[in-house]
Amino acid sequence: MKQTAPDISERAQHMLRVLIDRFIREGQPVGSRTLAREAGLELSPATIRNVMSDLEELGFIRAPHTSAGRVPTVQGYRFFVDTLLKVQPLDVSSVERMRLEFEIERSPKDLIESASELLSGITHLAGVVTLPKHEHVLFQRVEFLPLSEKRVLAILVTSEGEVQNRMITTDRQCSTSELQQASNYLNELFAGKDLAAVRSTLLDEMQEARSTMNRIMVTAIQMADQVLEEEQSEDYIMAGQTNLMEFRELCDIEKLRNLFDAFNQKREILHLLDQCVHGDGIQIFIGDESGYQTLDECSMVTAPYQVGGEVVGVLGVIGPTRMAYERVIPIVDATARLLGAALNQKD
Amino acid sequence: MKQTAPDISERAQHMLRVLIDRFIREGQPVGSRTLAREAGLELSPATIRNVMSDLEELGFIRAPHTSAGRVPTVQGYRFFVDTLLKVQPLDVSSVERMRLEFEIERSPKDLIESASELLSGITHLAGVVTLPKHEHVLFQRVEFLPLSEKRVLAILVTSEGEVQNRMITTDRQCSTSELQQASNYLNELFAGKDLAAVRSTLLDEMQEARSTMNRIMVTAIQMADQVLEEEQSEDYIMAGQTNLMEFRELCDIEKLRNLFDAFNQKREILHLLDQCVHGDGIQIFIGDESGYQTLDECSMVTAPYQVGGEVVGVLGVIGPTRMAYERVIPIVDATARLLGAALNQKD
DNA sequence: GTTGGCACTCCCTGTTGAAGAGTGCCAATT
DNA sequence: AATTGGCACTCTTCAACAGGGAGTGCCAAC
Repeated sequence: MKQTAPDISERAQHMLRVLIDRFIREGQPVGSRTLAREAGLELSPATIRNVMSDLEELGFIRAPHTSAGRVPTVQGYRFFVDTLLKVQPLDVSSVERMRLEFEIERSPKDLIESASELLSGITHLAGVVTLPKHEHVLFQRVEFLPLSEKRVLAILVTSEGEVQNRMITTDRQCSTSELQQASNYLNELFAGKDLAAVRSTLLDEMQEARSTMNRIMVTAIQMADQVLEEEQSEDYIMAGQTNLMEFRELCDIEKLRNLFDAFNQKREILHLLDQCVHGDGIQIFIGDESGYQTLDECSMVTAPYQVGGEVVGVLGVIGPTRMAYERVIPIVDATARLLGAALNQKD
Repeated sequence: MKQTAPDISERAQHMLRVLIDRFIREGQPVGSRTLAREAGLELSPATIRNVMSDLEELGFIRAPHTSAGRVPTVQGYRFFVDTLLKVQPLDVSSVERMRLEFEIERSPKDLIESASELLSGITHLAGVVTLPKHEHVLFQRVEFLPLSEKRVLAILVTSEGEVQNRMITTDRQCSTSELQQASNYLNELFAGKDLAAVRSTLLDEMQEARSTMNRIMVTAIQMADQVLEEEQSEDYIMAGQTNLMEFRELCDIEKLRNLFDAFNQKREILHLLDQCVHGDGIQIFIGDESGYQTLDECSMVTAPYQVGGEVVGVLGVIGPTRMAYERVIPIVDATARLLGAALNQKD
């Protein structure tokens, strides 16, 4: 990921840094005059212009039109975050303030919502947190309740203290005691295993069951299979989408609508977040790096969060490419840790 | 609601009707010339102008500026929907198409989401559906699972086959069998009652319990109380918010943001929807009639929906005041019926 | 009561012109 | 060889302005 740049002088790097800093703050193209003042070096605008010309040649900045200043390109931002950026850790008091948010005893889902709101609140961007992956969620208990003829309500309790429920249909009417037996059977068999394992075991069990087991067990397995079937689908919680309306570069109704639609659709975003689970640590997509057109003018900063030493989800923020990476990155990082810690306590 | 208007001629009413129709379709102020053509009557623009002048005096229309056409005022719309509008029932094929959406066997929550999406999809506005009120939800069963020391997961199953869960804390550690006893006790006591009744009984029970009952029962009641405590809060499901971006009159980023924030906050909207439960049948708020500034340029068309003969919730659409009431009203009405019917089957 | 005519108002659009910001290049300077 | 000042040039932005268009209100005539 790190890219070496033998052909870019120390000075040019510094200028790029200052330019991007300034652009992130002001949102306006920055010209040679401004940069001369801002850079701290004792150089005339003319000199700066030469350097800027070089940076443009390298593809790090570009001019929106002949007589505007320069703005960073995607590659410019990329170089900036990869090699120019020094992320200073968050000051302790901020972290402490954030930790308090998570201190309150709440269900995992609430915690995840808080994390999302926290992210959007502090960064003034949109916050996003994926729900924990099911492979890492442990089966704790299942319960079947008869609703009506042939319809049963299945309640699945997982290690996170999270409850999922689904209505399932059986091919025949089941009595309460039958259901009781079924759930006992499953609870004994699977307690403490993770859902992925449960599901694969279930398939084997199903073969065997037909020949050697009684009707109840077959039913139980069928039901459990139905419950787990849809559990594969992932999801995320988003907060502060409206923050994005504040940015000039996204103020175009057309773009905004596409963006919001993408948020609701969830598919693309989910796919992107998925990629972030595999990479370790902070992951950043800038502009069109995401590959999705709707996110062309957005960046995404993510960090995976862990429970029990394993990565179970991702969280981060989405905002305009012109976002304060330096400030955002440590916040995302810290939030991931705090959320992980908070979730850990629940087990 | 119906307001008599002895001082407004048949002809003027017809013109108002045509004007509003046209404005709803085109979104542009309509002038005397256009109206003369559109109205079907053989009248010159000058005559029309006189009539329009009268309508303006009555407060039904107004001119954005001297030389624009006229646009309807809130009162204009109000008169329009109250007395001018003839809602023709939806054609059978549309209703049939909608009914199919609800045919699929699903959980109540899914049905409600579908209803919301259906509303927004067909009307191209934002759809909203409140979750069923708890007073009308029957207690079916409660289950307590130990999570860790002093922390218990309570699972509440209601008549709708809906499951709610909450983490609660106890003042001492409870054993599994104690929890079992507690839930048995509550299940026996409350099965089939509605949540409101359960809650009020609970308070009485609590008094008595302290003196005559054992620790387990006290704990059970305390826990049940905690479960029900937050259950009062209402909620709604919204869909198609982004549809609202299409309307010129809402295209202002500032307004849009306020609107979307209000949707997320939910409080104001919820309060408004609440008012619609009490009124019977279709309820319409136009512009500032809602009393909330963020909705000043919006209208809301709602209908209550029933389960088991009782109103349990409200659904409807939110859009600009310039919405196609004539088309929207029957859609909202039909959706309410269909959702009610679909939910009824689940009991 | 209805109509045509007419003056008037206001928005919208396109033009123009000047100011401002910034560039690129070149020749002079260090 | 790097740096600088100077200068011509480009492009945006803003305000002022003018003309066309749409629509009104009023009045006098039908």
